Order: sequence, then structure tokens, then C-alpha cells
Amino acid sequence: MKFQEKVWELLKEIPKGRVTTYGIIARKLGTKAYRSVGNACHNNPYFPIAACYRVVYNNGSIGGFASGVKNKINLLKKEGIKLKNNKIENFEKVLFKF
DNA sequence: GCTTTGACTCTCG
DNA sequence: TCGAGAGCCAAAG
Repeated sequence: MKFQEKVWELLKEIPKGRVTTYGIIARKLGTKAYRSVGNACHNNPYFPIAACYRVVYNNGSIGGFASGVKNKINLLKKEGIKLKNNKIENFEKVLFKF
């Protein structure tokens, strides 16, 4: 199992309406490769299963998205997550820490 | 096998 | 509160 595959496995675990951070995922995998987690999301082969759009910065800002940040925000809104100025509202509440 | 790059994070001013 | 700088790790060239 590759590093990126593990990331995708964790992404599948994220429940609907929740988000997580790259740092949390990296720690869960026992590494500090936050940036590689981002790469894994960018190379995500199965988009709908692994919810890469539910992953954000550690400070609650959106970060980036292959199809555009706006699209990412839109998806999050549909999940019931509220955003303000590219930042997650109630970040502590919707944060999923595994 | 060394260098570059990236959807990151932390620290400091 | 916000921006700049430095550090980190894995993957690709």
C-alpha cells in the first residue's frame, strides 16, 4: 500500500458534512508529509469515493482544488458546511479528527 | 540518485 | 490579524 493510497483510504472515512486537515491525515499515517497529502488529493483517481474536497488547511481556510476553489466551496456548502471568506465557519465543530 | 515541485504548517515581525 | 520566510515529506523528472 502506497502512501497516497493510504491517504485515499482515510478520505473515504470522512463522514458527510465533516472536514479534516492535511496535517491530521499525515499524523494519522504516522508521517509529517502534509504536502504529499495534498499531492495525493490532487492525484485522486476516484474522486467521489475519496472526498478530497473535505480536506482543508489547518487554520480552516479552503486551500486549493484541482477544479477550482469555488467548486470546492460549492460542494462543501451542499454538505451543510458553512463558509465565509474562504474559511470554514464552526471549524471546530465540523472538524473530523479520526 | 539528486533536484524540483506542491491542494501544507509553523513561527515571527 | 496578516503576510513573509523557513521547514518538511513524498513523488516525479
